[in-house]
Amino acid sequence: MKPTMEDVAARAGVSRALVSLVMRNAPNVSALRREAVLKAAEELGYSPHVMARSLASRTSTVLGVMVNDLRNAFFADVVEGLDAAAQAAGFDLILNTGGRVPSRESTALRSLLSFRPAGVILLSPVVPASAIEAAARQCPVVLVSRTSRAAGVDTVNDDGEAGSALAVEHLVGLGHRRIAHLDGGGAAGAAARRRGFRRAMTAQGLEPIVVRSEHTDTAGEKAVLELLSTYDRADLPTGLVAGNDFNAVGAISALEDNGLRVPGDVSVVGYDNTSLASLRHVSLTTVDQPRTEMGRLAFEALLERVRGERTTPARHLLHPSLVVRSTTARR
Amino acid sequence: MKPTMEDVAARAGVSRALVSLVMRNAPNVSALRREAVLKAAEELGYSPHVMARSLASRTSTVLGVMVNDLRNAFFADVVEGLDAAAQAAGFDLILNTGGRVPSRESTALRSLLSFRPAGVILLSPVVPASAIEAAARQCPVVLVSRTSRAAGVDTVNDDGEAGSALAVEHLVGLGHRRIAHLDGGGAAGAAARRRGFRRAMTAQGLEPIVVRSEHTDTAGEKAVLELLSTYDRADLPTGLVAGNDFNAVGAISALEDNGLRVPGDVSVVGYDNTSLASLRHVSLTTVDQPRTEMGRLAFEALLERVRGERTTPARHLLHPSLVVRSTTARR
DNA sequence: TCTATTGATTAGAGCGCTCTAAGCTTGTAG
DNA sequence: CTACAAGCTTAGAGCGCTCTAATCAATAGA
Repeated sequence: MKPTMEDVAARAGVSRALVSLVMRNAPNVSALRREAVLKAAEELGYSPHVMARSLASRTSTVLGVMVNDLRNAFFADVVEGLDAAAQAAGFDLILNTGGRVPSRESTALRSLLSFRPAGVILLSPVVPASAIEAAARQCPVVLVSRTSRAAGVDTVNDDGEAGSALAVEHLVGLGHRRIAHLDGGGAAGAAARRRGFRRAMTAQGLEPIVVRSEHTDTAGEKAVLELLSTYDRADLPTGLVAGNDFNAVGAISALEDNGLRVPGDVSVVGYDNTSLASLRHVSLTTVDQPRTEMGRLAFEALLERVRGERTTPARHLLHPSLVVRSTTARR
Repeated sequence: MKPTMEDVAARAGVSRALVSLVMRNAPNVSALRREAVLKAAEELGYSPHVMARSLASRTSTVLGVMVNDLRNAFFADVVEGLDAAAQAAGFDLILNTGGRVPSRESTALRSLLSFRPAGVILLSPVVPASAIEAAARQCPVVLVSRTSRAAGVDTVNDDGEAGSALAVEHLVGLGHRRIAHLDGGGAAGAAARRRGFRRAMTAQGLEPIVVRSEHTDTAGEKAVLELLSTYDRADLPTGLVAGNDFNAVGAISALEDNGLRVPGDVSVVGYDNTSLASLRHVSLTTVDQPRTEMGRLAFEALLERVRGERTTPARHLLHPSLVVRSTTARR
């Protein structure tokens, strides 16, 4: 059906090996032959068969990517960054999801490995560490938004502690003293954000208030209601550091429902800088993770391993930044 | 490095061919040998090499997917649907983006084709029709959110006309008579939505008002400002059918900034039912496209072609549905 | 003139698998 | 005891490519 290298060779009047050389644009091919081959390939609409190439060369240009949840804008952004970097370097992505179910993720991971990829990148996987280490025995593995102690595994994470600290410092700088954190429970990264909040508050000589919550808008509302029932209006925290943007939006809506103005009475900081936060209607002050950059870094880490430039584990901790919008104000 | 079929065969004391049969779980293999092979494979951690298999069998279990923009939740949802269906049928996705730039999309498409995939699915591609038809000569092609007349190409689209009509009918049913559409300009699907709006209004004996806009929140704000400067307060449309959810949110915030209550004074309907719309803070009445279903259907269409069950083009037009929330009210 | 030397080209084995056709066992019937 | 089918198993070619080693042509040096 599709023309093969042999067809191109026949048409150009050269050997298959020469066509191979031209296709990989190797040196030591005369301009004359090169032109002839290129012309024949063009006329036949030939393009090399990646899989055959991979098999013969015993190398792979395929990168396995397992995504925790594509619907989550965070991962979509990371994949975009990954794709851009991979394409630029001539790699292709094969992509999977495991629906956040360990058993399905294991299957997905196995499926990726059956391509004998150059490497595998896992975005916030929920498979057990042992499965990750097993994968790392087959090819380089990079984890995004998940930590690992394994030597064969690189990691790329956002410094959640620093992010929370950024939020706290911003609020303190605006004169706030009573600040509460609506934490993300067991969600990925929530522990670091909580820890960062506690440390930053203590460092400022303030009492950290932590309300257990989740990374959803309804949980944000509930958390605010809880605060309202716990504190007198006069003692209510004037600053809120939400676990993520969704949580923040829920919190804001509960505050407004209860007659409190944002940022007039209470300032709110989100986390993640999702597209939601930038809507003028919302205009949320939030902590931004360099998501696309995280994807790029994950690819770079893999590439270094593939090229054998590094064998020690890389532990990237990216520094988040604060995006100040309209939900925070001076006390 | 990784064990091959030969290794398994040696360990199980059988031939490579028998291992192959077991791996494809073919019939006519004695239980005795099957067990032995499975045991050996297990012990060695063997799993078949997909690429080698593909090469030898001259069939592919790879599906090429080119995404217009992964950051767009719409496509992310479609990909999720696609992935679920593909995984269930034993196919793998290789995924690409072309950054909405025709030349880069062409490169991306070529890259997908170099895998000799079983088929290719393009999500709202911007490449010229000729490129799509050329691809269709190599393998089945399914287009999502883009139409085509080519016989070798299947399409899966949301019925934008019907969606707009749904919105209009909802508003009319609530007693609205002056209704405006904030259209999406040249965006994918915008033309159908505009057309549907016009037809539905005319069918109701009403005058369609169309304001040129875009699929962003800032454009939604601008469109509302334009309406406000065009009409007296008394004549202002009481119903707005936005081009999409972002546009609707922008419109709402401009309305509120100008002292108009939603839905008290003006009712607003969005389009797409993004995660944004379901936030309690926003709670937008909107038109829902069955996105995951679109992904599944795209896969089904491909599968039918691959299996040779169908050679005529499939033209799926999915019926959207209205999700009524809090931004629309009786007049 | 003959041999090195260099650069361009090609033959051919092999990557890990599938698949066809052939081979080997049995069991049963003639 | 031979014949034959049916059920299992295997040899071996080949998928489209890469890569090493060998070949060949042309030029340079002695």
